[in-house]
Amino acid sequence: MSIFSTPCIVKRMAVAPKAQSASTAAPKGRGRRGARASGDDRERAILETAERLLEERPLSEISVDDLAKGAGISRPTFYFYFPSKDAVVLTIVDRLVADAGGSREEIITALADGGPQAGFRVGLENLYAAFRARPGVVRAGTDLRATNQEARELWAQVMEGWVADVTAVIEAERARGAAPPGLPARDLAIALVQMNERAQYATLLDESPSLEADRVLDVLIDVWLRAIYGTAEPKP
Amino acid sequence: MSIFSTPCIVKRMAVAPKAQSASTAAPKGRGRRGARASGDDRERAILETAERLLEERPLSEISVDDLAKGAGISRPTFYFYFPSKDAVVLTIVDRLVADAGGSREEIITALADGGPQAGFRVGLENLYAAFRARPGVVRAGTDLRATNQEARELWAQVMEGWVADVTAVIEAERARGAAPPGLPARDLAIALVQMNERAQYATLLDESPSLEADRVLDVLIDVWLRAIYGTAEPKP
DNA sequence: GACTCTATCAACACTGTGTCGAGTAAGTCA
DNA sequence: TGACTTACTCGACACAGTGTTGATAGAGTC
Repeated sequence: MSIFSTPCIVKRMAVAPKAQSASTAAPKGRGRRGARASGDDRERAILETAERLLEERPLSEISVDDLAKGAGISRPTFYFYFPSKDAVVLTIVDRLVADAGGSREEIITALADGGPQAGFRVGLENLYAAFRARPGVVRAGTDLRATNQEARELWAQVMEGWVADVTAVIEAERARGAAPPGLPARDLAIALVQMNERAQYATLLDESPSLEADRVLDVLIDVWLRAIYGTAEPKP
Repeated sequence: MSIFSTPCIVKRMAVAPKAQSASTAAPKGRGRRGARASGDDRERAILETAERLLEERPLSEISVDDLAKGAGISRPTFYFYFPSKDAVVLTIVDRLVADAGGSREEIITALADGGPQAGFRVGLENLYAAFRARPGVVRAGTDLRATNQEARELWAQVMEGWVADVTAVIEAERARGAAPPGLPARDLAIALVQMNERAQYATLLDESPSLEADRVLDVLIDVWLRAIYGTAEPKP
């Protein structure tokens, strides 16, 4: 388990198009493929429309009809591909989260080479970069948690993954004597990961108050290092 | 400006019943009062119904009809008292936030007597206690920010108030030599206040991951003290 | 040429919001 | 006392959005 790895996103039933569900699951390699070509296009068109619209306005102002129109189909046809608007957003968020979890070798290298400061910075930078590119999607995912149990579960799973990674790093640093004992490692990890979530979200959406985009990582890392090592300049 | 004071909540137009708006604003002391008695009852009944239902289920599962029925009136009559469901929730959240901001003498006393640890603890305890009593209202207020600009502004104002207070305390502690220099005080305050918001919300709603209710304050205060003073046991 | 499977949509049923206009009841004033 | 005002109430409507049904068309298969 390495730092900031993505906890292997679930293939959720709710987002699978009805077309694929169970029906003759096994055979037909190409015939199916050919028949599905148009269908795959539509599905992609819906997802692309949603991504585009989400950068223009909030999820609550986007209707199923908007998504259908954007994909060049009627509203009932939309329901052939997705069971609901929420399912579209969950699919998109799933992918974003998967993207954000990538590139861990880079982090491991940074941890080994540059010590904890560099390691944490690279980890947080990667995460932040992935989300910063699509603030609309981040916002939609967050908004969705207000009404959608599945969205809450997905995000809880992501958070648990990060917390587990950070807990492991804190324990390792304490074991090798680099960090002093203190709060239970998991408690500290939870508080720090939650701080990051909230602070980065606020910055991403330019809330008030929020940290400036070009300073947010410096501030967060400073708090992390002080909370974990007792100083902002721990030795490698 | 003292720590954790409530930044004087605005009287928002949107929540004022139509009945009061402008129309013959000045005269008639008692006649008006008598005539309004029943109306005040209704208004209170709506607010009480909303508070009750919000502890039972989320805002998205409560309709205007539910509120009207609960208050013993028809749906159109509801609109005589409030312009929308959101306005009801904003009124309730307003009051909760005002409650949470009270009792500052206690905090000032604690800051003076017990030093920063006690001061911060009393401040955070008061806040947390006010919110913990009505998690449904907290959740509704939070959920509302997804769709309602006014809810976002109200919360932004509350956060700004806390950040301003914490910034002032950090600067004071640095000025008297109790805290070392470091990050810009406001940046640090933003990060810490955001951490608290997120962590306390998660604990309140028993999210996963979240800190245990009986440990959340200990954990947060430890991080605060380390981030501000460089140690979890600053001298008074 | 019947059969199947994917894909499509008009029309419908339903839920929830917010408005309109017609009331009633109680108080005010000429 | 009786016309007038004000607070309050709600049936009926218009509208927006969701999700379903059932009929149908085309492409591929046997």
